[in-house]
Amino acid sequence: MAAYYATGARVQRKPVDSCGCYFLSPPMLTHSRAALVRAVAACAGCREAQALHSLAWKLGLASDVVLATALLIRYAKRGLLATAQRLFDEMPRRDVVACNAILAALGSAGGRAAGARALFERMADRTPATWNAMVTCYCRADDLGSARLVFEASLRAGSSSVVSWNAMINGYCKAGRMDAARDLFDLMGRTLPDVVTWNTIMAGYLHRGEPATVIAMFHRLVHIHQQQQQHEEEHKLRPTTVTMATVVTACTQVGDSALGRQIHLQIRQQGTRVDAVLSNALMDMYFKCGSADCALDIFRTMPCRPNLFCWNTVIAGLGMNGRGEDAVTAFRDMVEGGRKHEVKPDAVTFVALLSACSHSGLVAAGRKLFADMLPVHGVPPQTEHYGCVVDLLCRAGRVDEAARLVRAMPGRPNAKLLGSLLLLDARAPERQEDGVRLSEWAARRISEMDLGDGAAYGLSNVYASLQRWERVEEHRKGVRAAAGHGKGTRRKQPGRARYDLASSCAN
DNA sequence: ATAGGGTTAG
Repeated sequence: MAAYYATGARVQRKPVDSCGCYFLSPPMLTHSRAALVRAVAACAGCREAQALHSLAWKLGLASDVVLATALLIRYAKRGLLATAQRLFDEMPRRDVVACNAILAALGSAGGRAAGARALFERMADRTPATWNAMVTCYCRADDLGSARLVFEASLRAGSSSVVSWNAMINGYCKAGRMDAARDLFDLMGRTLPDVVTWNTIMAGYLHRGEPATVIAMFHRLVHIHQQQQQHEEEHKLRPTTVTMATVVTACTQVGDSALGRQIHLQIRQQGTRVDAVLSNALMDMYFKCGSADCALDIFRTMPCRPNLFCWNTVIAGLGMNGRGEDAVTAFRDMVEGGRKHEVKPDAVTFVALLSACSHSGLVAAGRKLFADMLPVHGVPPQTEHYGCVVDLLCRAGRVDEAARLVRAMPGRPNAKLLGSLLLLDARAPERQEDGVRLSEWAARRISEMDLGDGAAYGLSNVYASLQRWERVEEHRKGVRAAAGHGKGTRRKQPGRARYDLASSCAN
């Protein structure tokens, strides 16, 4: 295990007592402790952390606060909150940093706010990190009222920093309360916000579906930074990798590929560090504006190894550019990937891959990949995967096979899947006999469903295409009823069905 | 050794 070698401790020497503990001279022990802390902070998986943990025991360093805190953070980051908590409970003495670390762990575990608050109250000396961890804890627990109270108390206690403001603003952004986030941002004035504040609020607008606001703020940020350079002030508003990833994504969403390319140029000119996330945002931008080769250039010259997101973007991007064979090849590269470099696919990978097969008519390949999902790749097929395969089979005219698949699938097919089955089936004129029967079957399943969501709009269009007017009326009534009881959240607008049967059957 | 920001499908 590589992490062992990183410690520099010669632990291969003979154990000196019956417990299997090793004896090291004091200078050697100091050296080993520092090396262990570094190794723990750098290690990737929890297997490594466990190995280093037992090594710490054997070296008699188990009660070392700094080492235990480093391990606690590793476990928490791997989602092993119980292990982290046990480590904390078993510490012979705890300092502020250890307490702050467990507070942060409780927060990232999804708002264990009550436990965090109890510890927070018991803490005699609190640092800004203590207050901020508590604010974040409440934000993650969706208790913004309590978060705000703690935030304001930290201001009064004189134990706040720009990080406190950023944590609170981020809480509002994640809750979609951009008005409250913007109020706080404006309260900060001209000098307090740093680049993270800007990144946070820009990401908030992006998340709320306001990419144009993100782009406007980016221009303002660049302008302020240029002014700072002219006046030789401190450059704390220099756009970062994160800024660039956010604004590139905004360009993709508004479809402004000219600005996207210009920002790509700025990134290269200014020497912005390019990591996996920024590469991914750029690739996605190029794929979506039809420049698949530019996207692949970025992929090939990435300064780091592609992660799951990057592979998914490449597979989806090749698919949407009509390059299904290349998408399948990319998938092979992903899962084979050379020793230790493979990336495990997830559910998103297979939606991208199967739709790529569907768009390029790769029936045999798609069917095989679908069949391999669980047994070979360990990804259980979900309704959307069945939808992709139904699409694939229907387009290739294999309607019977599609019908068998839907009938055999676990769980209930959703309206979207049934709709595409119904539509694509009825579309194949040479299969009129089977087609009518299958359409009837799908229509019956649909009529049994609760159509309280946007699916009803699409389906009423499908029915209209099929000229089954009585069913159109039935479903439009259903849509009106659903609209009346809606909670006023995002609702899909009625639009055209994806496949217009009426026009394709006109002659 | 601790607190704040970014990416993928349909």
